[in-house]
Amino acid sequence: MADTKKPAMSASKAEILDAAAEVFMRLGADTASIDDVARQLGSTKGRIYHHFPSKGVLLAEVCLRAADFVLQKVPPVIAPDAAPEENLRQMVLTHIPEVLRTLPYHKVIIQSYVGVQQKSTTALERELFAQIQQERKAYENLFRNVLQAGMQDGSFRTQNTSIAMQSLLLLINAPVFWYRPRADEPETFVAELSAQLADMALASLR
Amino acid sequence: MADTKKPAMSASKAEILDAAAEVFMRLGADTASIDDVARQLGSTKGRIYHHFPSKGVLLAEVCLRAADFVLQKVPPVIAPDAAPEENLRQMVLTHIPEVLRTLPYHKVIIQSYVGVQQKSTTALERELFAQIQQERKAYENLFRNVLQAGMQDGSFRTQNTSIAMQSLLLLINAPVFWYRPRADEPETFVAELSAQLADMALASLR
DNA sequence: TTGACAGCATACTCAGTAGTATGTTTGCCT
DNA sequence: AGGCAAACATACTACTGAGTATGCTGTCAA
Repeated sequence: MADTKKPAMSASKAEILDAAAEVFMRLGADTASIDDVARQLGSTKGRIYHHFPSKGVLLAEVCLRAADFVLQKVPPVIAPDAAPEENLRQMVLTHIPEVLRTLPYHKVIIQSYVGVQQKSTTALERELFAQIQQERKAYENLFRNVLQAGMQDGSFRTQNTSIAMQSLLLLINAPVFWYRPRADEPETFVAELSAQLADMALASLR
Repeated sequence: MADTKKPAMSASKAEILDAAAEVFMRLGADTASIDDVARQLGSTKGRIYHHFPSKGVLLAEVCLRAADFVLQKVPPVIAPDAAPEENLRQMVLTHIPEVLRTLPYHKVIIQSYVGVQQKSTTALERELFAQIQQERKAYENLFRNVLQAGMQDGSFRTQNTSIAMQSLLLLINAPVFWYRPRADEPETFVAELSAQLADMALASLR
């Protein structure tokens, strides 16, 4: 495996990624123009093209950051000695709030999950999208492993693992499709939502 | 409620919709051009613009057809006197094969579920997208009703109905994201897949 | 037979957009 | 002080792609 360093992103670059995620979410990554992102920043194209060589790379880095968010939060809550059910519950309870905290990023990466093949003309873009796919598979395997462990020790019923994993992942990402933060929303809403989805997820496997 | 007639589409128009669904699925509705759709048909733009006033209307009619597919198959299997659990099972077992049979259409309509606001400049486009949203809500209500019935008679656990319904709908649409028909796939695969997802869906609610 | 219309193809226009080339400013190091 | 590079802004180019205007061909009714 190659180096898995974090290049320590500059503040300006992070600000651009935030704006891009916001705009790509609202207009769609294809429809939105670089000028749209610049307008969201209150600046011009020059700033963006100074930090990113192309629109495709900008999009790829938004998606990559989306994957990184959950990959930094979820693995630490997995306890090797804990029961699969408890592990899965903690994973879901960690995943959902983190996803909703960084919602625009995940709304963007989900656009690519629909199966639209990236055009990816340049080599750098292809490399980045390959890296995204790799991180996605790594994240999937976290869930696949806990699923298999649960089926082995009898806490989960035996069924096709791939189908169960895909369904589970989509279930815990469901709020990305419909959730919209509201001002009058109770402080505890996200936690309660996560708990309900964790219950549903676990129940669906028993 | 307005008239719910079926305008009896011409064969050529249906062929264009099939091609558009296929191309929009592959390239994304935004990225794909009208010329791409024409090339898929082995013809030129002229044919498409003879039947559809704009790209937006073409996209809307693809989405509308996607909604119609399931709306024609699922409601008939709902038996007013049957138990909610049995009704829901039949709905899922009908929904999934129909969706996979008309997969390109549903891959296109899912692109719009991500929340990308349509530009919809013309009045006709706005009307069509309003109609799509209306049919979507009608379809959601089929599931909302059976959920509430099940919670009332105790076959389903009591929980937030909207969250449960959204999660359920996404769960049964999960195969749209990952399923790809394969030549070496067993004849019974779709049926088995549907059965597994129906089990998961029902279990998640108990 | 003819005209009139449906059903396309061909050949354009024109607006928007990715990308580039070239200024301009602002720290920062020596 | 002064120079130098990072971090932008400005002003272009070239091209793609939606939409249009118009031409062509078969079919069918009167």
